[in-house]
Amino acid sequence: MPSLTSVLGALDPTSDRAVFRQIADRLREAIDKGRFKEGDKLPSETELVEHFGVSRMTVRNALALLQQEGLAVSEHGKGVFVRPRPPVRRLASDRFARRHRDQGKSAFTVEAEAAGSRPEVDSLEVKEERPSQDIAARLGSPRKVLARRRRYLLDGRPVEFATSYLPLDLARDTPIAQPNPGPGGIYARLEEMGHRLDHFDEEIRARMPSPAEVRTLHLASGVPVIHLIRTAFDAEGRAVEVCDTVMAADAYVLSYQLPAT
Amino acid sequence: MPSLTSVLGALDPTSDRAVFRQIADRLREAIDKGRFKEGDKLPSETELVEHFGVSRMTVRNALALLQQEGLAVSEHGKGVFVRPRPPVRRLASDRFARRHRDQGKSAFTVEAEAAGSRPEVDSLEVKEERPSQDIAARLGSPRKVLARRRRYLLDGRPVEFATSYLPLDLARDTPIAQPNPGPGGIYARLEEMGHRLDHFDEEIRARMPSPAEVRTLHLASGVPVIHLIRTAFDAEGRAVEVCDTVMAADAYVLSYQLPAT
DNA sequence: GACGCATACTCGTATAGACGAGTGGGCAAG
DNA sequence: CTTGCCCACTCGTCTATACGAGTATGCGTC
Repeated sequence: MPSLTSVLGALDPTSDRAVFRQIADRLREAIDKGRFKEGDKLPSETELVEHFGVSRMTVRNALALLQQEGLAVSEHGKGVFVRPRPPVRRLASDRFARRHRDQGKSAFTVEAEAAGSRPEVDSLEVKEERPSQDIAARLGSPRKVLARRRRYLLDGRPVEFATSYLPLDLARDTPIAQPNPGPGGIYARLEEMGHRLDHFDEEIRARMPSPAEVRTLHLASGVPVIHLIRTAFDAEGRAVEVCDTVMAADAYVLSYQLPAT
Repeated sequence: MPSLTSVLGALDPTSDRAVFRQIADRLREAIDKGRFKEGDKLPSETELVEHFGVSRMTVRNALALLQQEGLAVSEHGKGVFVRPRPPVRRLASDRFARRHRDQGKSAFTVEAEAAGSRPEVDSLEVKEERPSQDIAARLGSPRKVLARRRRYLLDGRPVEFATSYLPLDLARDTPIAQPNPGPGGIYARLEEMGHRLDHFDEEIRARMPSPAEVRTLHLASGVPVIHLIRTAFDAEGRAVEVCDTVMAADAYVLSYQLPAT
């Protein structure tokens, strides 16, 4: 095992860069150069204190920086580790095409199994609710909506939390109000009910998660979320569903194809 | 001015929740309830120390939490402030449609002025380079590429940093290799040169910024970036351009329209 | 009025020490 | 061999203190 000095070097006492930033720089360089690989344990706080000759709080500041950048994660009682890059799920823009809608399983399940992962759906909840102002505006101001909430997991890891909202007059007493709406999901049911889908609008934002989102998605610090709001329109131009999705950003790549016309 | 106690309450000494988390919770609640509005100054560290009866490091831990969540920003010598939500730029999926390409100005400029903002383009750099492995793969493995780098600002604030890569055999000694490629931008020039554009692929990721990105985009802590990689394909199916864009996530909403077919 | 300076306030950085709590290995008792 | 405990090591939380550096304000001088 190479000495810490050869891996991390020493500080520059003449630099006006804060000591904890210099330490973070050294660790970042070492990670970038592959001296520490994904999942590797970084030197313990005590080792770094001794190596750089600084106090523990200074070392902790440096490690906190790396965690904010999403480069490292700490585990109580074990150490600080280079954050592993999880396998990402690619969402293609044709994922809601009609031809994908005839299977018996949900789009998430089919796609995940094809990618060799073990999919799960979790904490399913179907409720009638008063819509928030934003959701109401997107759906044409219905007084009440049907909300379908669920969490998706890949290989046991939660990756996405989604809520679908439908105007209650449209969804009440239909298979859509059942926990399992049947093959092809609610989009297939909507089309059977005469709402031929025309197009989807998707709005994408990225931000840091709220504490609640950190809990439900088990997010490490330094991992943002992608917030996607999809509105489905039928052939008459009516908004028939809004789906509000929060995804762990380190688990997703979104992919869209745009015509150049 | 209401007393701190009425705004923040007190700690629960029986709770096993860490004190600095409780303080962060109180501040977060107060912000959510509108007791502190966007841009408002939070109580100073000293005031919080006195109010909660804890040490300064504990207060700083609490404030650091809020900053990681993107809720607050600190300004040296001034205080800690509720982070203002900047105006966002909406990127529509038809922003590269041919009909938007006949103006004398760039798409960014036209759109920003329409939204009432003052657009700037910055640190323009045009160079011939050896492509990275990823860029090369996307462009069909050219030996060299033309790279066009630039930074975009709105009302003086940097919001986006983009690099376009084109195969050198396609772009050398054309207006595309000029700092200003002319009206309609490089897409108009590509079409004039016989590369009729057919479609674009866009890949979207979100992550925390690297230190370099923090500098060029002047990012506050707790602000992720959206990383967009767009590939332009001509009618023959050849990839003629890859544009790698890093955006301040708090300044953007991406919007796509998908057919339901 | 314009300028410069002192000052008081802000957050930033760093030290030293203490105790708590999760993890894992070794060792002794059964 | 298995069980259970202890211990060493890890990070988490918290206190107390000190000095540095950026900002704003007021005041006195020019």
